[in-house]
Amino acid sequence: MKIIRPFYEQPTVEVARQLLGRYLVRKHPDGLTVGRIVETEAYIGPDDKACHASRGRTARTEIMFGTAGHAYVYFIYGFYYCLNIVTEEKDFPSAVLIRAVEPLEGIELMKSRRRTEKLHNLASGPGKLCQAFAIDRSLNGADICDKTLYVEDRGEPPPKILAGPRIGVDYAGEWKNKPWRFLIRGSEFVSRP
DNA sequence: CAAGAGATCATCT
DNA sequence: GATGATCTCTTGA
Repeated sequence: MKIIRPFYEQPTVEVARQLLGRYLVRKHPDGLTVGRIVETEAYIGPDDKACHASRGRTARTEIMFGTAGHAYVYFIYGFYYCLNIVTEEKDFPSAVLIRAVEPLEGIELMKSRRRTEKLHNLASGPGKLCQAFAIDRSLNGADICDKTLYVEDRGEPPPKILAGPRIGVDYAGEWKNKPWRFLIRGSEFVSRP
């Protein structure tokens, strides 16, 4: 079952936790790719110094101020894209970063896009995931409740969750310590233990 | 295995 | 002009 918009309108931490064990589906002319979400991070509001929107409302962050259930895709370090899903109410800038998935369908396609044969290296990180799923700027602002990129609930029971500080946000002062990174306990497909 | 460098560009100052 | 919600490769133990 495809997840519908009210799910994404919940508090960001709730969305980040509940996305674990759900399935990211990407339809593309080259084929279908599906992965089980095993790692997420929450970026919450104008005060969160790790959140891009804490610098204010700009052309880049505008999407995070919009309606929940849309994709926020940005380009980073000159090489990679990162996929977020906008959460909470309009005008409150917040999103969940999808950090890693366990490859499930379209594995050969992922291998060719990633230029590696190793299952554990296909989507174990936000940049890798976007490469494996062919996610780029053209999907910025896309509706996650539509049909080219969405999340499915396949009836899996809630997984055991670990929480910890977010990755790569050392510049964020006291906000860097917030335990807003979530992963499925014991998963071999996370970006790091 | 850990640590470090380099790659490369959109965005904001 | 600086920097970043990253990744890969190389070096050295």
